[in-house]
Amino acid sequence: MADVALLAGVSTATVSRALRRAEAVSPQLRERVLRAVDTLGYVPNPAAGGLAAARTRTVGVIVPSLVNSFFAATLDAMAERLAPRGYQIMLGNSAYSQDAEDALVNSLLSWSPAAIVLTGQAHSRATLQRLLGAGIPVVEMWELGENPLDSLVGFSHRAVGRLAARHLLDRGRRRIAFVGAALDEDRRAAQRGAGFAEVVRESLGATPLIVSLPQRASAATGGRALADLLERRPDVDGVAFSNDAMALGGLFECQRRGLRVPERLALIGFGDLDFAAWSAPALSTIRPPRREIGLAVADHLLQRFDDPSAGPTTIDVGFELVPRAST
Amino acid sequence: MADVALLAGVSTATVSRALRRAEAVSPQLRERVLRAVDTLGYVPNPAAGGLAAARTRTVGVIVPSLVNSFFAATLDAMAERLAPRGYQIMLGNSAYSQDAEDALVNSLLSWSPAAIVLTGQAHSRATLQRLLGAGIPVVEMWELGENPLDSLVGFSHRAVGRLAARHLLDRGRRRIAFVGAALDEDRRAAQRGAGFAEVVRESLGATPLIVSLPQRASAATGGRALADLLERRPDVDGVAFSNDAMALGGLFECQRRGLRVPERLALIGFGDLDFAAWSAPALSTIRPPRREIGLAVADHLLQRFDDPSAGPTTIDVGFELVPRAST
DNA sequence: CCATCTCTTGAAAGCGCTTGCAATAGGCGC
DNA sequence: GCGCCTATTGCAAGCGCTTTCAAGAGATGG
Repeated sequence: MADVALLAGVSTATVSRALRRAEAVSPQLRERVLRAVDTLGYVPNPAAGGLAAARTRTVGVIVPSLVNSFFAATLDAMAERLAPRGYQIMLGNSAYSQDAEDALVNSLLSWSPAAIVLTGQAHSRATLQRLLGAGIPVVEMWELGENPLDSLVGFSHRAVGRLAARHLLDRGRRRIAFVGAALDEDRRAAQRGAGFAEVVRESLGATPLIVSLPQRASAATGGRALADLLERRPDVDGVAFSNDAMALGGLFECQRRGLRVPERLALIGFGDLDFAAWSAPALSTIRPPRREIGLAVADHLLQRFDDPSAGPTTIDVGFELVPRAST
Repeated sequence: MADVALLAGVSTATVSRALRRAEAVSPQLRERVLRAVDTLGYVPNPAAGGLAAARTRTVGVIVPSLVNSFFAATLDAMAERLAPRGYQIMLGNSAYSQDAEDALVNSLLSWSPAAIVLTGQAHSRATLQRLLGAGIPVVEMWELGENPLDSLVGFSHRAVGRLAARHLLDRGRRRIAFVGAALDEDRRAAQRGAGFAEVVRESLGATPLIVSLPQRASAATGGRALADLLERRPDVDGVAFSNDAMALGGLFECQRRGLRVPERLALIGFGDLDFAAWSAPALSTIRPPRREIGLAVADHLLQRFDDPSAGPTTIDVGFELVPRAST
């Protein structure tokens, strides 16, 4: 930076200002500084900047899983938006564990990030306290409940569950069930199940049928859970799966048993994963805006970085029913 | 840190040493320091440490895609191993673009990372130079070619392609083809195709049949490419797909056309994704050790961090044929 | 034309650690 | 018991930036 300052004939203070807060420097000087930066190929040292400013251009993001392509897509989109503005994502994988999340929040905060992004709204007291104390924007994403910690970007999983149930009812199904996996761990899946149950109670006055295996969601889990279900309630005629991977497993299980979809059994998933539009029959599903969540989070953060007086917001990104041949 | 030093009755230098290089401090003092750290809840400021040491406890990782669950699993495993040792992953998504990779390497290096991990072995001159100049461990993963830049952890995609072809031959198929997607972008998929072609030439003396659509790999792409193929060569009796997602699309396409798998057409994929074991029929595939790559990379790096005299290595993590009902 | 204000800029003081170097304290051989 | 060596420890100088504060330069108004 000293070299740049020398070449541009200014002080390092001016170089710093020209790079960080362009409006604080006269246009011609800024131009000179930028040229010098360019010819010297100067790249600022973020550790030094972070130390001096007590704030780094990083955003800490904690997701419960990467292999789950929901969050991968969100992360992709977020990085895409943040990178050009010089923000680096620091990734934490909580593996659906609150203890792990606590530790991650701690270590991410030690970097003095510009913001923290968490998945969901269930956090430990200690984490809440630390986050509040950090005085930086905090975004909870992929949920849309009450009392956000700060900002919130997501949609209602209860509403997703309700929509799935209503869709099956619309298709004339009356003996319907919800199939999930690890519902004790995956709060959002559980919320979808709860929404589904509500509609069953309200519209059919029946006791909702919810099946959940302890294993993580996967095609195999979906297939096995459906097999269980058919054992217990052979007359079921519509099933909502907690996600498309499980629905795919269910579809294969139907093929194996010779159950026609949707004639004998209507199937709906959640996620609109890659294969859903192409399966035979094509899978009805509910599409969450995976990338849009990332974009919305990033845009909101950039706005708050630019204008520190801007406060938190709650953004409902919604979701979409994608009816296809399987229902 | 000054507080910790005060409480432990030592200098900050000793605290730093006790925390960083335990063996450089007498056991009883280290014990005292650790206790003080604990009671005060002290968390070191990595930006300050990075500035002073010209090295941060971060590992820069560049992957071409996150939505692709191959790299997600590798990343997961790597983080799992690195996090307990206090190393933070800084993620870069190159989106299969070399220019993007260049920019990412630049910005990751500005953090003075402890190491850089890249996907594949194709990098620009500038990146190579910068990486070499950084004087830190560099790992290329997911390939296993000649002339590694430094360390290399992967397997031979050519060998995967050869194995797929041989497996189809073993199953008595003679009119076989390889179906890929965006082979110009995805070097590793192209290598698998090349390996497949070699075997076709060697064993059948025939001109290899390789189909590739310009779109990214997906179930839809796989299905469409298979449709194309069947149009051009209706008598094809065995197909290797460049990955399981495409193979799944191919499987559905077969169901749609009423082609029996494997009797009429044998299908083999690559990846052993979640659904492969559960599809109907279950999908034969070749399993790359997705998580093992991440673990091997992390373990290798930790070893080199501990013992700076340790040099680069090349690790062949291999792969495995998983024959199932689809062939 | 002078006093007052506003806008730019530079000087310099750190930000919180790490580490080279010097000092001190034991340990050991003779 | 003395001198030398090694193992520990502290001192203090930065690491490369950001930002506060003060000063200088124009702009503005009476």
